[in-house]
Amino acid sequence: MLEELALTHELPRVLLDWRQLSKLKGTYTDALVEAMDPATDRIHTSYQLAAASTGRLASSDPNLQNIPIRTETGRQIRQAFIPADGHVLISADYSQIELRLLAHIGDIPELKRAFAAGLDIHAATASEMFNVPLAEMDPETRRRAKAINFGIVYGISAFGLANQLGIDQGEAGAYIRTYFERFPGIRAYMDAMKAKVRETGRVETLFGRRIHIPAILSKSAAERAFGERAAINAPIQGAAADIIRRAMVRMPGALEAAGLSGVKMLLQVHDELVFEAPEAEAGRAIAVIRRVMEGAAEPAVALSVPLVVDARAAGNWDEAH
DNA sequence: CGTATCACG
DNA sequence: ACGTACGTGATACGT
Repeated sequence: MLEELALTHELPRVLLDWRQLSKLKGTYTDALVEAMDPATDRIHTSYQLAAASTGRLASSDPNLQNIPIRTETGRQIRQAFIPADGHVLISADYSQIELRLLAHIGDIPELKRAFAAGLDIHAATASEMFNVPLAEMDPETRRRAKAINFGIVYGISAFGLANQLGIDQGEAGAYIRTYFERFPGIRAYMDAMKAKVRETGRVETLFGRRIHIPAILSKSAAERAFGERAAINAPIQGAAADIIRRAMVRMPGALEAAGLSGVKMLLQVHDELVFEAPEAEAGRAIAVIRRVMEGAAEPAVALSVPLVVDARAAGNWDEAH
């Protein structure tokens, strides 16, 4: 609402800017300084291993899984996360892990081919949907495809997509129909998860971990629809959570075996691991980290798409990420 | 204590 | 007909 008014009046923008700064100061700048442990001069979070229904970790007191990154002002807070003297921070994150898992789980040939070829997945989706050659892809068309890809993973609705893209529900519905025409396997996957959750009250990940969805039993149609969308999302989000957990379990041993005893695993942010390493060990650490993360599904599951990890070392978290 | 808002993946 | 994008946690504020 204020965003809309800000286009034509001065005051709403001032208020929105104030809100953003006030939020960042209260939630991060002030609170994180308070959270510093005087004994270690560091901030120590708590991870809940069984809090999120999908199998993700949750971080609290303080939450270090929602440190700002999307705005320049916010990134200044991330820049304050620095390593010890003589060390670097290494951030290693899975590239598009949820869409890769969707391609595998749903057995979607078009998506699997795109990942095998190392394509920009949102551009490839846009090309397939809107009949635009990859070489001529424009940012706006790619942006729409990206929103659709997110929507698919969330258990898409015309309302949600319309809201996200600022278009009307009719147009959003047309996008969704086109998407299902081009990627028929996705609809089959969604229908299968809906049937599974209706019959059993739960779905499961590739690794066999179960996700119970009691909302599917509600007498409210809206709540049941909510349960269906959760059932579509949970095997994807949950498999990604399983994979990074497997990587984390193996990581200390792998680092030790490589003679990298000075490297510490510090944080997990859903598809990212953050490490602190002696400067001289950073290169070798990145190689080990990438190998463990990219191979973390094995041997339990042989994925039909490659997992790709981007990793970088730097003097603060913002530059490493 | 619940709600609105907003930070992240 | 319904009312919604999936998963979290922290803060401000009203009760």
